[in-house]
Amino acid sequence: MKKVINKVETSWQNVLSENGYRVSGPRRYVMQLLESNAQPMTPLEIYQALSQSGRPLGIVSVYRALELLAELGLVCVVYNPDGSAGYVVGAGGHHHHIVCQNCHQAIAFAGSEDLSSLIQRVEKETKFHVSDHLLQLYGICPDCQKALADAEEEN
Amino acid sequence: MKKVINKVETSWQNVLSENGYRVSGPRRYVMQLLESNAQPMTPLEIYQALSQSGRPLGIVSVYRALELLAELGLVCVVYNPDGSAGYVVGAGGHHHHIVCQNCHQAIAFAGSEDLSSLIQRVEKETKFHVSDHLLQLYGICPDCQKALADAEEEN
DNA sequence: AGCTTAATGAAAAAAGTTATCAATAAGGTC
DNA sequence: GACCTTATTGATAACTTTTTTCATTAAGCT
Ligand SMILES: [Zn+2]
Ligand SMILES: [Zn+2]
Ligand SMILES: [Zn+2]
Ligand SMILES: [Zn+2]
Repeated sequence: MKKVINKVETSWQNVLSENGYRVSGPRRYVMQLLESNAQPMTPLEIYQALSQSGRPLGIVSVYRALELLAELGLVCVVYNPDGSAGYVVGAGGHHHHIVCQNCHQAIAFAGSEDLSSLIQRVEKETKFHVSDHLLQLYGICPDCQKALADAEEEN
Repeated sequence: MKKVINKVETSWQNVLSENGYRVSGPRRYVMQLLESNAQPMTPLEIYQALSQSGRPLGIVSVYRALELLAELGLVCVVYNPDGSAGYVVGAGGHHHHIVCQNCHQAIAFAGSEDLSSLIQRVEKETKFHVSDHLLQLYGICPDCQKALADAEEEN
């Protein structure tokens, strides 16, 4: 477990340098793309999007950039409702994501104290010591709620 | 979305037949193996374990069996702490899994009402309509707690 | 500008998953 | 129990995704 420097105020460029990594082209492309996209993207999707927008980089670099950025907490893995996984930019601190089942838009919500009573219950029931958790919510985003309601009206 | 017959009292064999599927060798092997294993297993691990214990079956059948069994709710996908995923037998009804970070043993806990207040908060914050969730807890199981404590003593 | 070395890209290898189709066997009928 | 129908299987191949290798490139420092 490597200690990661990642203060809330610092930019992702600083997080990279302060941890001894270079701010290279591929890392910049990937971060900028994810920052501009609310949908979780797979390595292949990222590679294709960047290639099309004139960023010449190998897909291997996408994998490597994502691995590092994830280790530094700059990007997060999000599981789509269908079980496939993608990457989004990571909010700082303890948080989770809510994903739209319709358009796959994912946004973060703060997670402080979110599960303390549940965890207490489960620890008592199972005798496990709980130290971490994976949580995601699935639903319909405001935009899709509107779009779906409009579509309904037309029938 | 196909309607699945899966009453709590009925055995997995009945779930298969009542939904029009046959109780075939591979499906039996996979279910029996997962029932005897608390650790989530990948398709490859399942294939290797069954082959070694003298069950001649193709890995393709493992994939197909898992796909069907998951659709019927007889097995569940569990994400290991390292992000890899495996299958375990599925408990009935609304539940989640807690996974040991040391031995990967996974056991289910009931999930009724587990997140209602959190979900209310997030719906208000994000304006999403929440309809589903993914939740897993990570920790140390009773066995590993004991083993780790014993190892500690020896120092 | 020049140096050092982390980081990249291309290609190949490895790993994981899906599609195809003839052969097999599960479950029902007589 | 033998027979029939057809869902299911296994072997192969195709395909997709991820990792490894290593010579080349470029980020950051002096
Ligand atoms: Zn949406
Ligand atoms: Zn949380
Ligand atoms: Zn354990
Ligand atoms: Zn739940």
